Amino acid sequence: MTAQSPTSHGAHPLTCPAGTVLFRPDDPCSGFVVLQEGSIRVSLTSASGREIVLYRVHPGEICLQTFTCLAEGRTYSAEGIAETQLKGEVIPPGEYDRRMANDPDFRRTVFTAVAHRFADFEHLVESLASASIEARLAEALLALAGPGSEVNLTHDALASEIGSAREVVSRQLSRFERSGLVSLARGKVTLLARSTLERKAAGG
Amino acid sequence: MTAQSPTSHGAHPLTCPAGTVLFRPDDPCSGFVVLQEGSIRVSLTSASGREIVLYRVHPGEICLQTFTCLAEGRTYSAEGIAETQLKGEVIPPGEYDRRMANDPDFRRTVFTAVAHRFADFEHLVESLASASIEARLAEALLALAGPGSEVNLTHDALASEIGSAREVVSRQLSRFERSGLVSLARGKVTLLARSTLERKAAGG
DNA sequence: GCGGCTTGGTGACTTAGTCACCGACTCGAT
DNA sequence: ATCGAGTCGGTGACTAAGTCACCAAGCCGC
Repeated sequence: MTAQSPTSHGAHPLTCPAGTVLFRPDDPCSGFVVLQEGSIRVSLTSASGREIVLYRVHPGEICLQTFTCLAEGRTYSAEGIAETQLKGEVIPPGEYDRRMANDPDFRRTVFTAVAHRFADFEHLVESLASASIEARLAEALLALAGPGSEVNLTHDALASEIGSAREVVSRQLSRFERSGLVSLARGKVTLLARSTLERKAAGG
Repeated sequence: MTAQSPTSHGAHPLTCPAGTVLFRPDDPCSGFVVLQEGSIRVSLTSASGREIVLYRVHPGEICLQTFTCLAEGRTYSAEGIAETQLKGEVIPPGEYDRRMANDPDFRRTVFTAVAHRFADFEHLVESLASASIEARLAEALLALAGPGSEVNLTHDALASEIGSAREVVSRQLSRFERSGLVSLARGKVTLLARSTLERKAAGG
């Protein structure tokens, strides 16, 4: 959080507003991002134009894309967008290597984050391969609402969250609304019956 | 490959026959597996009974499950089965930590392997979210045949490879056969037109 | 060569995804 | 205020994929 001079041995400070595109497929990787405030949405868009959100990066976590790029010297394969205003720092490749070698805490932090991401991916694959739209949408709504009860996303954005299509999400939301589980407004879903949604998210 | 005494500071040798279950969900992790010969199939089975193959571990690669377990001190979440006879060694957690700290080559090898796995996962998610069954099956057949032209798996096993159902695979294989792309026999698929399959795998 | 198991085929149905189109809301420019 | 462009959501009709139930053919041990 302290300002540092951007030498080849120190970390650059990073701040940017919501909506900033941090990286796109095939961008080179400028360094390892340590996030202190905000969240980054990492998503893939296939040739057919379908977008799917892979994961979000929160403070204390790492951007696995960054890790992958640095480990293999490759370019990004997904897109990263700032969902909120961001504060953090960028550790350049040389400094990153040095810390991985010499700083056990840093190393442990990175490994734990990688392991977490990996678990997220397994969950995503399992959902895509075998969960119903009803279950996936219920789960996404609960996750996106957090402790509150509102999700301020369009049906299109919700479709990206679960890797489906807008029409499919619209129809499922209508069913949820008819069952009294949510109420709908333009660009907003309000959760009315969390426990039932939780049951549906679990495949009940 | 040399025999070593299984002390807390050395690597245990590991050999086992094809079909051995190396780990199941919720097993604790006994150490980091370095594979020298053979291949390990890592798969997930959802509550509904659907199985999906996440990836295979070949010599020189690592088992990401193992990495995750060691990094977080957690248990396995997927299943690992020896597809062939295996030869390798198991590096116990303490030795693993020591090498990660002190051996830059070892560290680099592990990171590269993790990065590769991560790329595989991205590909898998993208396929599941947006590729047709025709494309996924064509791709799987080409990958499983390797340089040869035979895939010795049942339709059920092929369904696990692409995270679909046996009937769906049977019907798609019939279509491929009618188009002259493969020939079918019990437990075996023979590829007849690789280039057309490659086109279909790419979504053409 | 009988009986049980595995593998694969098929029809009928449900769920999900796609395509095309339209109407409703939003917001800035005039 | 109202016009118009852009965004957002709803819907019917169709195709693709997944599920369910059942049967037939191959395989193997006795």
